[in-house]
Amino acid sequence: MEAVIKQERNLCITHILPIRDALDILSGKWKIPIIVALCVHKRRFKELHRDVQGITAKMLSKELKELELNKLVKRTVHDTSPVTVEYSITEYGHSLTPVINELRDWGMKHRDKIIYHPEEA
Amino acid sequence: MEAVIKQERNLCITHILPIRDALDILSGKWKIPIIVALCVHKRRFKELHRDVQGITAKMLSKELKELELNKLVKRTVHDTSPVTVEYSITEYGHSLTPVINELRDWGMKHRDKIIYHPEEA
DNA sequence: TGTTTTGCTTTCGTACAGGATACTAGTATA
DNA sequence: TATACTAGTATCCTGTACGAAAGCAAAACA
Repeated sequence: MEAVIKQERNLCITHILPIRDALDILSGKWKIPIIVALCVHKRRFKELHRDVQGITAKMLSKELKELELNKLVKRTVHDTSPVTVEYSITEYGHSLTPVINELRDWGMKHRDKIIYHPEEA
Repeated sequence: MEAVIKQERNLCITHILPIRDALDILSGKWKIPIIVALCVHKRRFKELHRDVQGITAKMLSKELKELELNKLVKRTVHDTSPVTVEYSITEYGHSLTPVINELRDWGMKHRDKIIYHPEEA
């Protein structure tokens, strides 16, 4: 095998690895939407449940636990009554802002493309 | 409900919608890795199969079809013998570059963080 | 006393993402 | 004649993501 091709293959693999790491943490239908909601403002469970449209309480609970484990989200319990729990983005969570912004920009452009040029070959 | 809160909720929802659109197209374990591989260089099926490590021929075939439907990837058949098929990124596919770069940057930082501060509270 | 609210958990179920393995057709090469 | 390479398909299977619906404990309100 030629050296150039070998090099290209390695380049390809090293490019993919960190992306896999990121996807492992962010993949699924709900994690990024939850992070976005919390970036706008910290929120309580019920508020999140309302604002992340379509999610069930079970999924919300499960996803929040995983995000907390990965230090992207912080959970704070206030001993009011009934107990209120507040979820907020951590500093580390905020480091995702550029990723999310790019994703949103692309999503908006894509939506425009689909709406205005739906059937182009 | 206060106007400010209502406004925040709308902000939240409009922020999430385009992200959902993007995720619908890019979600799953393989689509982004395939795109990255093709961004490095156009490739034939077997080459992709080798370079996107771990993917099965069935998944590769299926994902390529979906990417082609969304105009992110172009399929070209050369009538050599045996037939060779070449996959390449479209211009539209290249518009994902900023998203992918941010995702990779974050993935690299995350990997560093895990390796060097694995158990920080 | 019963209802509401909060923040979940539990149970049950389905659908699809993804994987393992084998196989195909056409050509070329040994 | 047999084997290998191309680009996939076909079958069968498993795991888990995700969803619907109900329940729960503690306090406050009516």
